[in-house]
Amino acid sequence: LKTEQETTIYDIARALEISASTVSRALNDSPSVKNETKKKIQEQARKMNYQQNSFASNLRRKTSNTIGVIIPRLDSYFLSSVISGIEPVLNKEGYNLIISQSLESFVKEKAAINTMFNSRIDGLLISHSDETTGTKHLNLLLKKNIPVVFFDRLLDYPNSIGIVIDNVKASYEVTSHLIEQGCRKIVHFTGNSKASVYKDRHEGYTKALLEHGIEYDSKLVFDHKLTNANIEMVLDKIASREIEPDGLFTSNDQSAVIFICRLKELGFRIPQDIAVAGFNNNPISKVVEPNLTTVDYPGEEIGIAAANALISRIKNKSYSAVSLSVLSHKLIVRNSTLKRNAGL
Amino acid sequence: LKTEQETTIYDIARALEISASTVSRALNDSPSVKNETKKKIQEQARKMNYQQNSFASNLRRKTSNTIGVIIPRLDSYFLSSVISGIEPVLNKEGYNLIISQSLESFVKEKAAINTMFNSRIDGLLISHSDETTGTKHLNLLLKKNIPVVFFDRLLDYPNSIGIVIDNVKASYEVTSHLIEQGCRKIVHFTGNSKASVYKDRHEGYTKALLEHGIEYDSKLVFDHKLTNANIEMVLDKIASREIEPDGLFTSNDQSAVIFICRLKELGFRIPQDIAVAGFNNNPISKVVEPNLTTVDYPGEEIGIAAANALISRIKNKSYSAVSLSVLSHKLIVRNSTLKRNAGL
DNA sequence: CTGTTAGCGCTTTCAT
DNA sequence: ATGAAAGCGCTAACAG
Repeated sequence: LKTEQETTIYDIARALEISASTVSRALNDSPSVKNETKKKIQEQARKMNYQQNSFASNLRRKTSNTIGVIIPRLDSYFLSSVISGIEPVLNKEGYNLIISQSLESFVKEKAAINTMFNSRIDGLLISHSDETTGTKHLNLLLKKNIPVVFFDRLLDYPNSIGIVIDNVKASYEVTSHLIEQGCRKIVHFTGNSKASVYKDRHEGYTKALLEHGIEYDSKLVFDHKLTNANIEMVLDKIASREIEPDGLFTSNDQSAVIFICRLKELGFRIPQDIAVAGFNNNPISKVVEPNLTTVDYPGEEIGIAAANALISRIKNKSYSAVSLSVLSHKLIVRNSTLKRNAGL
Repeated sequence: LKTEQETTIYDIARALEISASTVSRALNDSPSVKNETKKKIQEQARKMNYQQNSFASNLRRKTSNTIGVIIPRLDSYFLSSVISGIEPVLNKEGYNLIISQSLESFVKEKAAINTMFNSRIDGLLISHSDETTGTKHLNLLLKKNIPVVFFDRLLDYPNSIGIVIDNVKASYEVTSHLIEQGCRKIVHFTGNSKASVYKDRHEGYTKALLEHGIEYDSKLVFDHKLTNANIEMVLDKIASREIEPDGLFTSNDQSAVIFICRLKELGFRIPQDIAVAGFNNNPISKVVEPNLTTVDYPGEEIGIAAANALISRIKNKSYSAVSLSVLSHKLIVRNSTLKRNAGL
């Protein structure tokens, strides 16, 4: 593949009749090199098109300057916003990013972690797969003190940092809002309750019902996966009157939009018959009719915070306490839940 | 950072009282090692928690097993679909991905290329920034024969591979469809015509007008950037009757959706007063009302094709001819353009 | 089929 | 402020 010879620091040293060590120092801007020679060396390097070989450097230094990122999927608005936030922060600090998607599979996630471990990542940013419940597959990182930052979905892991929003509160707010709009039978459509995000949202939902004196009905709670198949399953129950909800709170906007479209097809009026609220503030929520009430989950900020947290942990080597960063969310009320304005 | 000593092939060799070369060969599954010893070595490696040091390996092999990907932005449905297609293909072949976004800035793109060059990428997949016009910033890759695959946006580069759809044809089809629906004054809202994609779409638009005997009106063509500011600029001209289009063809669905929402606010009926067509088949197109006519641009397939093309170029080292892969698109007609069904 | 040896390009003591 | 020398962990001739 490589045709012409690469320029090495030895080539530069030879050309300038100095030692390679000095060249190395100069190129790393070491203070122990005379400014004059430093200039000369840097110029010569440019002249000879020198490019440092980071493998040699990393091998010697035992560090990679690389950060791994593992997410369930890339083609999601929320997650690509997060990456979009992570990338410039890490880049500015001189880190490379390697990204893998688990596609919600534990096996793929584990494989990605192994690969990244082999590439000697300096840190890991992860939102784990739906199937992941423990942290055994992260042990190899733990043993080598490679810092891990979790975002969106948290795991119980020693010295980890987590970047999230207050899902209990957000969910409580959405549910309360639905109740205030007159809803009494609210479907909660969400992901696996074993995962922190969904457990928290379930808790917020339950708490809101309780505080408003509404009985919890397990028939209205669907906490498996946010798949199309499950959406249809719920729609079937609604169509057959097995359940007769007047509100629906789902854990992402994509499913909310599908619910709205399908419910309209089934002859339900939104929000008059069934009010629908989502989560994430995906741009799609401003487009569906009626516009979707949702929670603004600031993906880019989550990414920025996660990247900064990781960097500071790498640099400070501070492994003090388990820490959690809670960014602020915002309930965004739109027409899909405003029963009172809709005229019944 | 690293606390305990890493296990090296020498440790394994010592434990088994054999040579390091044999260990290396066994771990790389070389055929020239007896199966029996191979088994023994692999087991010992597992027992000792051996993890290969890819820096040493890469340094020696003079290859990185890393592919660079540069895209304008990550938080775009189309581009994250592309990445989503690229990632598993490359991963399966044992490559790592490093991803950077240019955010449509030439300077950022150039910096990313330099960084990637320093990390000795084996190949580059790129959809260049809006500001990029030439390929001078790719010369360092060219000199080292590092293969480059372009997708979506192409540049004139020696021995490059390009993965695209037939934008001329797609645009021709959309425009023809609008004309067949009765449109005579069709706004073409698109990106910088210097870029291949947009040049081609402009060509298809022009061709369709010509073939249907409609005069080209430069007042209806906006070929700068697909920004919100430019959308508003066009809307102002429509609102003030400076232009009075009966159709609008824009180069992405996001802008189409904004156009639809804003035009409805201004009192225009879609499609009766103004038919609107977009591009990309973003899921949002099925949600906006009326549903958006668009072109299915298969992001994931583009990604898969690009990754495969790059791999084969890396492996075959075939630098024969400039090659272009044209994937098939599909015009998707929905209500936003069906004037005839809408009843005028 | 296995071992010996050299060296990839860089950084880093230790001298001077 | 600079140089000499060693070595990071691995692979690839080469020899046997």
